[in-house]
Amino acid sequence: MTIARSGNKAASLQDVASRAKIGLSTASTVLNGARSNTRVSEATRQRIFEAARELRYHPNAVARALAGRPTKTLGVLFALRRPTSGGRNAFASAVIEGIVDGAALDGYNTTLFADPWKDITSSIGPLRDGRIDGVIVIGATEDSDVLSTLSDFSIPAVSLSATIADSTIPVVDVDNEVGARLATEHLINMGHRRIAHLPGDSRLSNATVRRSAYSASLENAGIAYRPDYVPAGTYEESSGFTRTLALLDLPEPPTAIFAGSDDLAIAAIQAVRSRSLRVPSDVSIVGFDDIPMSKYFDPPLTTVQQRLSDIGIAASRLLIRILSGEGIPEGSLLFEPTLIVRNSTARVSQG
Amino acid sequence: MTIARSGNKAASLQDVASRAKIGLSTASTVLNGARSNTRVSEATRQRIFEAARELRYHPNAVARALAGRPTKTLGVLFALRRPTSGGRNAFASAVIEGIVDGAALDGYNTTLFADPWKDITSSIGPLRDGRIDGVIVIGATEDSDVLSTLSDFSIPAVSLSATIADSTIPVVDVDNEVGARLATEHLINMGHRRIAHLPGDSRLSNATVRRSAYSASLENAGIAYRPDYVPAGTYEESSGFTRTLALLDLPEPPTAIFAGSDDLAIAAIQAVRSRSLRVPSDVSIVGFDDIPMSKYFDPPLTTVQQRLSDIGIAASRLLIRILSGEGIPEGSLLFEPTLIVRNSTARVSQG
DNA sequence: CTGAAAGCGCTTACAG
DNA sequence: CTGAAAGCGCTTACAG
Repeated sequence: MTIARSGNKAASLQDVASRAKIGLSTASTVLNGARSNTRVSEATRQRIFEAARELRYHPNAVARALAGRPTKTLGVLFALRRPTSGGRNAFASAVIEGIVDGAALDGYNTTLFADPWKDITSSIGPLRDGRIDGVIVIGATEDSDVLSTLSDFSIPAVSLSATIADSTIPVVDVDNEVGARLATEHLINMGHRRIAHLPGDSRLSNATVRRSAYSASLENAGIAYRPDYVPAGTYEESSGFTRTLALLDLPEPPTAIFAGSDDLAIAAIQAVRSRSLRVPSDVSIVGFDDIPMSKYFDPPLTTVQQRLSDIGIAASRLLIRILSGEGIPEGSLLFEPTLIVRNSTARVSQG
Repeated sequence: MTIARSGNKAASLQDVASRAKIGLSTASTVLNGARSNTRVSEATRQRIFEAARELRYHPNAVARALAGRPTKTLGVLFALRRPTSGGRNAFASAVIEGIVDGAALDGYNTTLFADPWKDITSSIGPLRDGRIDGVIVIGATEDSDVLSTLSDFSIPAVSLSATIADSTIPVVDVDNEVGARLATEHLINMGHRRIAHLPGDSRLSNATVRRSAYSASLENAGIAYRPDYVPAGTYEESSGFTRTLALLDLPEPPTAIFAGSDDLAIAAIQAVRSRSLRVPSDVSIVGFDDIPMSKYFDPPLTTVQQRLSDIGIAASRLLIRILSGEGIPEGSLLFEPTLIVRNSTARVSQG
């Protein structure tokens, strides 16, 4: 098999046209044509196909994009900061994996923007300089102008894991309310009454929704809401660790903790152990996410599972549907979470 | 702050030039100039900068690329298949995270190619259609033409975690030989003599190098190499599980296993337990990688740590260095691994 | 059924 | 010190 190429430049449409002794636009019509190519004679088409094959012709994506066609690449933008975790950020990994898979189904590639959203002046440029057809924003916060700016500039977008008031950008997320209720009710059903909650960053809708559902569940069960059982913090492990310590230092410490994420749950377990207490006998802990290691953790984590890669897939498929002009769907696409009961929770101990 | 824009199209250089009442090329020189812009009068430059600011000018990356400038985006290509694991593939996640971080240091974005390399005909196109400046190939196999094709077409590339004979493409990897020796010698030092090895896919240099280092270490210690202790397989978990079962069924089963990866080690532990045997008392197991969950696994895994995100960072930095014309370095960039002793290994039991 | 021409938004000789 | 022009490789009216 000989390698057909002249120098190291890829063959252009013009090269193909010349070789096929045909005009440029006809070659374009046949090879890359949006225009129906039925009105080109069969003989001509064959000549063109053959020339293209011989020259290993592949359309130049950049030229095509400049001429107004889609690039078939999706952007992924982190709203807050790109999680750099030494590998621990299973959330982002799973979601991105799903996004890439979903994009792949339609032949789209995915570009990861290195810089998180900052503000319109410094961040909008790369989103509209022709490289991407649309963008998936991960973790937009209520106080960020990222989604509104995207709307202002009519950049096709999908919000992943974040619902922003007044935004018309479609959302793909787990049903946080159901998930948090599942977690809290599980604890209640195990006989717990002193149930604390470790919420994530309050700028994130997933954190505030989980927090509200937690208190609603408590209320439903006739358990009084105690502000000291809901210390504010972030999704950072260190925040989970510190807050758990503080909870344990309370005059009346909780017997159970609903952690806003598995990372927080793991941090909480470590904090509990650092006080020579045990999980679940002294304190029960539920997480949220069901990251891969939850199952292998010691003890295996009881947690609310969200199918992160499916959410990622759904996000890119939705974005692609929008790009193909099928209109922007109303509302949110919420995935049902499942409670996975493992060994980090137990019935409240008597006494 | 009013949003300066007309319609929804980004301002072009021409728009800026008109507004600044200046020629297009002068605006280009000042704003995006490769040409020294010192020969433009200060007054003119200020006018141009101001117009650009007012119009929120951001150069169109696609046009720029078509005109021959770099796109400042790096491609990531999987040689074999893109790992889709439901989140378990900590290897790829960590490496990609590093690549993105390394790229970010110089303002490069990263595009993940959805399709793994197949063959020259179907895979070369997207790599030379103008979207990327260079590519990082993950896990090239000896029998693949991916690296040689990249060389043939002069596409700047770096091979991550794979050394291919006769390839001139620079390699970034952990020192697999040192790592495997560390693992094997650790087992030998614990008194084990019946030491098995679960190699990964033999088309991958990291698997074959680890395997050779394992047997070299055995030989060094005067332990005879037993082919039945080195069952061929892949890096898939299922392969680790099955092979471990077979190992345990041997008339003289091993007392220790050096698994070619942490995933394989985890599978091996599960296989051992499925036989009602215990780790490490009945059989000791060492992994390779030190993925995040290794530390939390029960028992915490003894393993060879490779700093995957550092390797990813190094790969993108090396590629960027090549792109900036600093020449292609000779040989490989090998990172020193570290043995992390945790609780999945123990001294061989008497008897 | 087929092709010449303009245009996408830049960069880069080249000419004043 | 500054600008007109050509060219990167496509697509898309438009004209034959």
